[in-house]
Amino acid sequence: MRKSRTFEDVIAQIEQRIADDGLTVGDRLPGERQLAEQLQVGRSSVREALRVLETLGVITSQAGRGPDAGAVLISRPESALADLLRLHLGTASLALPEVIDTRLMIEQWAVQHVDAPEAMEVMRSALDSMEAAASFEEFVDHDVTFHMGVALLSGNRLLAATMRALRQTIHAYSVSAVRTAGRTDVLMADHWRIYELVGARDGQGAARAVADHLAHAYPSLTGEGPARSGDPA
Amino acid sequence: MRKSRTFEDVIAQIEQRIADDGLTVGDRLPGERQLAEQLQVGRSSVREALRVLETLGVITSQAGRGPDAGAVLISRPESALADLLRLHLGTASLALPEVIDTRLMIEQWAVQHVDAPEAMEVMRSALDSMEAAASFEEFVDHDVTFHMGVALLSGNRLLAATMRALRQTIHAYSVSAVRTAGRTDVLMADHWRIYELVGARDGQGAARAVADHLAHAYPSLTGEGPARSGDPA
DNA sequence: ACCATAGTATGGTCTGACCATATGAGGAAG
DNA sequence: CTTCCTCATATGGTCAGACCATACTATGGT
Repeated sequence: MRKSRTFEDVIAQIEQRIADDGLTVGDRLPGERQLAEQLQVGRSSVREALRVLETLGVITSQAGRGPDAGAVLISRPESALADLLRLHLGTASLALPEVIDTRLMIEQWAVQHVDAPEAMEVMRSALDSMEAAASFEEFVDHDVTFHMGVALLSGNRLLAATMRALRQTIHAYSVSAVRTAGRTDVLMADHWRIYELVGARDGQGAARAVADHLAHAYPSLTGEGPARSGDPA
Repeated sequence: MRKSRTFEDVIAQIEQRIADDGLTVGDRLPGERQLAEQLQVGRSSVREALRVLETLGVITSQAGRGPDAGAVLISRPESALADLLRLHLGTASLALPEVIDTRLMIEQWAVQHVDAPEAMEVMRSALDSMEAAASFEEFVDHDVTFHMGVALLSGNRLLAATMRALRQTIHAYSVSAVRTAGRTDVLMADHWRIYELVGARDGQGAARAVADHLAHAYPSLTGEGPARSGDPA
């Protein structure tokens, strides 16, 4: 059993306060000094707790004065997920194929469990922007939007956040992949096919189209199976 | 554009050092005071940076002296994911059905993309333990192990970590669900069916079995969430 | 009514001190 | 020589106080 540290208590108490007061996105927390006095701890402990919450995408901090200053509750899980992926890729405790596989899983699931068809509008306008893109970077940016739209089809915010984090993580890789290919017509055809099949409510067909698309987008990783390794229990 | 804070620079530099030196799990970082002097920043900034890295499951800190003291690189993405889910559920920016759906997605994917069949041994021994469980808590504990085994079938560490975090998040819910049901025979039959179908390499059948199982385990959420749309697969 | 300025509350950082913990060295006892 | 105890020491954890940068807010002059 590990003795709990002060800042962990602070996190727990802030969490409790959020639950008790029913705080949601947009609400404000007391200032650091005030919080420290209320909880009878040092300001540094409060700061470390807030830092953790900020890392997890639950709050954001803004200096100065006024309604937007201080710690404000937000909902930005994707930034935490993106940091998570980046760091664990850095320490080799996660490999790119595993990330790509996860992306495939989410998109296939989303097109087969459409619960928010209005996301198709996002996909549609992204497609138009991609057609008009003047650079590979711009093309990839709208490509990200398109695939965010795909994830949004599920109506599941956790999947959407994960998708955003995934794309953020592999962004550089995506750009270089498109640049290497040098052409976008194949990818565009894939996108249109996915869009049409989703519109036709052909989930299985769309899932196949998604798989084909990712195979085109990441030729070097196809069939490469995720890196194996024992899981430290 | 936002001015970068000191501790963010520290994170970046530590990250850079990890990349340059090829540090992996088990390696140690310099002490807080030493790091502060090297980077010419205050110790508090170093501490906030380390706190972020700890939150993301990349390092762990241990006081005292010796080889295990100080900041050691680890790989524990599941704790970060679990914190993430818990907090965002708390602020109502995420709902339980979304989490359950994600779990279904991962398990269905895993049984259809088996890349590490040795995980079946984990499933098997978990089943034996479940049969012998003396309490609902114990039953659920081994149930978690079984479903971790399912996730491990994919050979994808990201999915395994996510599954562990999901189960941790819904643990209390799982226990109360089993307790309310008062019987475990239906659930055990589901588990055996999944195990058999995976063993027979019947991915689609196993996927159906997983869906049936979750419907049994979370009756109150079935049909409630984003899950809609006919999915014969 | 408008604008410039000072005031002030907030987060961000640094310094130095002290506490808690766990190892490792060195001496005392057997 | 071995064993055990004690103490020095290195490390993270916490606190207090100070100062800076920022951005709103009130004040007062025009």
